[in-house]
Amino acid sequence: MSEKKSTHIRQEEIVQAALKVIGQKGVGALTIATIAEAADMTESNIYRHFGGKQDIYFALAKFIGNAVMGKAAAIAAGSRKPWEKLETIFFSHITLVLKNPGIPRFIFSEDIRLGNKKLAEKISLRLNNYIDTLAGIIEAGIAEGDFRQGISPRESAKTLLGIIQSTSLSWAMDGKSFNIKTEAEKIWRNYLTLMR
Amino acid sequence: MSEKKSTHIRQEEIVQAALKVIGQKGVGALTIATIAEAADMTESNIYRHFGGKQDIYFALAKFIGNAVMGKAAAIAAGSRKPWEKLETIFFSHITLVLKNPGIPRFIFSEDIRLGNKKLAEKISLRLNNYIDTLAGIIEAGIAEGDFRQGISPRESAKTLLGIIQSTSLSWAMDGKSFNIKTEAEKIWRNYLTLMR
DNA sequence: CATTATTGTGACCAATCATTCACAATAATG
DNA sequence: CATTATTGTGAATGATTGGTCACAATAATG
Repeated sequence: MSEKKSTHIRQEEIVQAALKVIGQKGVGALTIATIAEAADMTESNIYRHFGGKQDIYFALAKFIGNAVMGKAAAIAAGSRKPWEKLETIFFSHITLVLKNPGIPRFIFSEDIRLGNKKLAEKISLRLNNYIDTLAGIIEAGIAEGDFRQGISPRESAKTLLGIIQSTSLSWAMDGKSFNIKTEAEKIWRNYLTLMR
Repeated sequence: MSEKKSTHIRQEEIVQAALKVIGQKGVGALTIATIAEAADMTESNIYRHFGGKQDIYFALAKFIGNAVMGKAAAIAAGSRKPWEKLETIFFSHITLVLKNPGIPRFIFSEDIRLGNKKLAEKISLRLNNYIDTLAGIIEAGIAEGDFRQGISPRESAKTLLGIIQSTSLSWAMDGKSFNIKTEAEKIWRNYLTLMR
């Protein structure tokens, strides 16, 4: 029998194991069995710490949301120039995805987005938060002269998020075949050119 | 017993039924049973016309690829101004997605992209084709003065594709809750502003 | 019109999945 | 140390899924 740990600990382990499974084999491979294997525990023990698969989804969404938004909000609250903030957020997001390929896969997974309305709403809300944050920075950037006049902060923010998402998702879906960092650098440089 | 039709016809019906199922309930709901129901035939009859589910995936990819790329290539070959070509491609893509919400869901589905290497490569190739086409138009646009100097055609094309993809995918994943056309118009206008 | 090829169908099967449960081991409590 | 609460586990279960098969109905062919 395995060591006994508190549910608190076990829940974290399970969430991390789940994210690992998604990163390695995709959401489609996220079964109780594969999670159990990755977390080195029995399937039935997972039910000791989570009500069911849906609860694990919620915990995953919470973890990812905190990881992504927490960082972005911290950078946004800093005192650097707007364009530097944007750049830092951009690359920290890419780095996070690089370390956790499961993130984009999870966020854009149908199982999650279409299978559970409450969860879909939560993710949707988080994404809007993210856009708001980016738009705020861009607005400040226009005022300070980092970016040019006449552009829409909100649409420019959506464009940036679109770049981040399509880059991460393509990378995660293509089996991580290309170097996401170099790819990100090229597209960021061009975005910055477009913006000013 | 149902009317007898040639496999040729049946295959088309099955592909359309499958795309319909995905548009209504997602790739996760794409089972032989739901396809059979949507196509109004028995499950076993589907195996009469397709070797298996994977073959249906391939047929779907072919159909979608033709629908998306065919239109884009035709527009690109036309004689309008580059920025008009880009705009027409953009909105025709959005319109296509509006009519077939299954398209973005299918393209970014894990079941497809991670479950079948050959299929993933085919889709990847198509997407690169699409980027090439857009990049070609943008390059011409820079030469003709539609767009400004100093921007990268390829990265700008990726940015546009990113916009298209994230808009369509968000819309399809959010249960089609917002008006994709108005959303697309706003973001297109801003993209054009950024580009010139 | 008789024969053959093609298409349609219900019954069936093995695999996979999420979940439950009775029971065992360990930790916490008084 | 005795009792109780918590955590771990193997076996079992019902539902769903992709796929097969023998057989039936229809169309094509000579």
